[in-house]
Amino acid sequence: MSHDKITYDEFKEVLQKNSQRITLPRLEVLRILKSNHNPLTMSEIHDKVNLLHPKKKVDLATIYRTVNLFVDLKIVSEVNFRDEFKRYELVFDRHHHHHIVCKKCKKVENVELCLMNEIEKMLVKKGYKDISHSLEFFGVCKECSKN
Amino acid sequence: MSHDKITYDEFKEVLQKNSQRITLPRLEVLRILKSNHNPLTMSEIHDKVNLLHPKKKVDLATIYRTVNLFVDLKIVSEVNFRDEFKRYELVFDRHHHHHIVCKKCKKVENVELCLMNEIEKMLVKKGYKDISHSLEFFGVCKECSKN
DNA sequence: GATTAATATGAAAATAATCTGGATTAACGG
DNA sequence: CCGTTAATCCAGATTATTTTCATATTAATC
Repeated sequence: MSHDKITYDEFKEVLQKNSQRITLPRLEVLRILKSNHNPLTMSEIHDKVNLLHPKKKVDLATIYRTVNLFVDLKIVSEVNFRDEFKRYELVFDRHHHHHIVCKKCKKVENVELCLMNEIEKMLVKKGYKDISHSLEFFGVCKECSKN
Repeated sequence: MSHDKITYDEFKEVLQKNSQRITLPRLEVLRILKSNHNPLTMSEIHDKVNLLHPKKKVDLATIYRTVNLFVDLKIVSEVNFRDEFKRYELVFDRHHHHHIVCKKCKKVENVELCLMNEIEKMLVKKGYKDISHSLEFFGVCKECSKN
């Protein structure tokens, strides 16, 4: 299951191209996102960063600034779960994928297929019940493209 | 484009079955949701309810409680747009549908088709650019089904 | 390695959506 | 119409997120 996440060198290159400094908090956030396979909330990223770095705590505000910067730079993508906080994960090079969230325990698993019927069949095989989904499209409309 | 939204009689029946009282604020919220074809935010519902009812204002807290009750009763469904507030719309009987949100002006249109390639082609024809989408699944996992 | 200019960070306060508790009012069965 | 109970209003509490500003850090230059 090779996901081809961004490397540290690619990361540094992206930051430098955009005149952004390579700082310790930014490297820490990248490290956490690289070592986790599920999308994380701001608060989870904050906890994990500080868990292994007790000498100098990174502030939650810095986590917010850092993750939002990564989203702007397209290093990270934002995932919205219904009734849940926003979550963030590294952009994968290879494939577009989705998620299945347990309505009770909130566990998140990745879904690798991309056709809805196929996906729901597969989720049933995995033992999921009461399956529903949310699909939203985003784009720039005709009127806004003119400006 | 008949959407077969819930009728007032069906609405009353659902409330009564669930031992909920039929109150003026609840009827007002239903009226607003019935007369709007796009999902609305709590604050938009609040404004619209009070626009035509200047004698007695309905409090925003009541809008929150009412809409959340409707969601619990499956009269209303919650729609999450990325970078946006939660929005709410009446559950339609006939068809499952999705939305297209303009990234600039935040305008929301309904999308009636349900195959992703078809949908994106259709959106391109409508003049949308820079299209992306978010798809999430929800369900109860094997472990949680046991309890 | 030291100097410096500019940016990033930490800490705390501001903001904004949403929720809650208590007193008041309205719904509805009798 | 009355009494019981639930719903509403009002105000204030929460919580996620953003902003402000003084201080610390980065990275370019010497």
